[in-house]
Amino acid sequence: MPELPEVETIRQTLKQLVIGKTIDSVEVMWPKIIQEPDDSHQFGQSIQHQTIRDIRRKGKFLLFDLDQYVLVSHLRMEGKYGVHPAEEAVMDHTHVIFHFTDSTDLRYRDVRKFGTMHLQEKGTEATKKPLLLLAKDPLEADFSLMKFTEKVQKSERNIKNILLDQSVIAGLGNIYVDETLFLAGIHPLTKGVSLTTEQILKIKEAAVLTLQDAVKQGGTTIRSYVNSQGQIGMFQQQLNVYAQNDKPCHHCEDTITKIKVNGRGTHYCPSCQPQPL
DNA sequence: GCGTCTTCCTGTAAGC
DNA sequence: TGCTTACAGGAAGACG
Repeated sequence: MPELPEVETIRQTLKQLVIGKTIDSVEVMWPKIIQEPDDSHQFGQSIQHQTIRDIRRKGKFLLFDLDQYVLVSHLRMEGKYGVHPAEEAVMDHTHVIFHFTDSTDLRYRDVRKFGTMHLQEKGTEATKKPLLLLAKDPLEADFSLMKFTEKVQKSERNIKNILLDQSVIAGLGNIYVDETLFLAGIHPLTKGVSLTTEQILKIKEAAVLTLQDAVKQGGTTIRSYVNSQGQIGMFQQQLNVYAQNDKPCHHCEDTITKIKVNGRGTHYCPSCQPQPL
């Protein structure tokens, strides 16, 4: 599932393929993907004749900078973009097709139909949902450790849940939260309020290391993630705990354990990440 | 205000 | 073999 490193990989590869291309028309096969404007017909009309100037990333969101608009796209679990010749057969689960004036298409596929798109006027995107409450991601230069520490320490929630909250820290999903907590040596059920400033610094540093490494490897491939050129990510070969349940820990040989935390599969090493008191 | 639960979806794997 | 069921999960909205 695309988290920050996967979205960043997609951004980099997609940029080479679509910058400077002008949208001739749009086909929306599953209107629920389009969250804004309400009417997908209006979405198509607004985006027509717009040229893609840049592609940015905020947390796990892809931002397509157009002339007058910004297309804010979230891939959720299985969303993917691909660039294809217009005459090529359309694959199953393709829900939105952007037809370019040069007879190529940008196609959005999403088996589970969880992905979202918001088309917003340029310059307003940071003041509206879904980006409004989004925190900085730990790779951003202006990520504030102080703000992050404050939010964690005032929360009664467990740290697994807190790190999945995009208004506290952006970019982490289920895979990288488990990996981050392993590196930091923190049990996923530890309450935010009980963590020391030093432990929170450790978590932030572990998140940076995990994410940087995963970006270098082109992301993690669990089941279905491929970047926009169809290559698979390599980071899954370096996973310490995620999907490693019942295997020995690389560090101590203890058995990686899987539990459910707030409905999410959660993996940890009982020795490296001791249970909170 | 805060925390938890439910909902949206469908392919895959397990169980019978 | 074929059917049913559980499971995977990001984020918004409902609810206590």
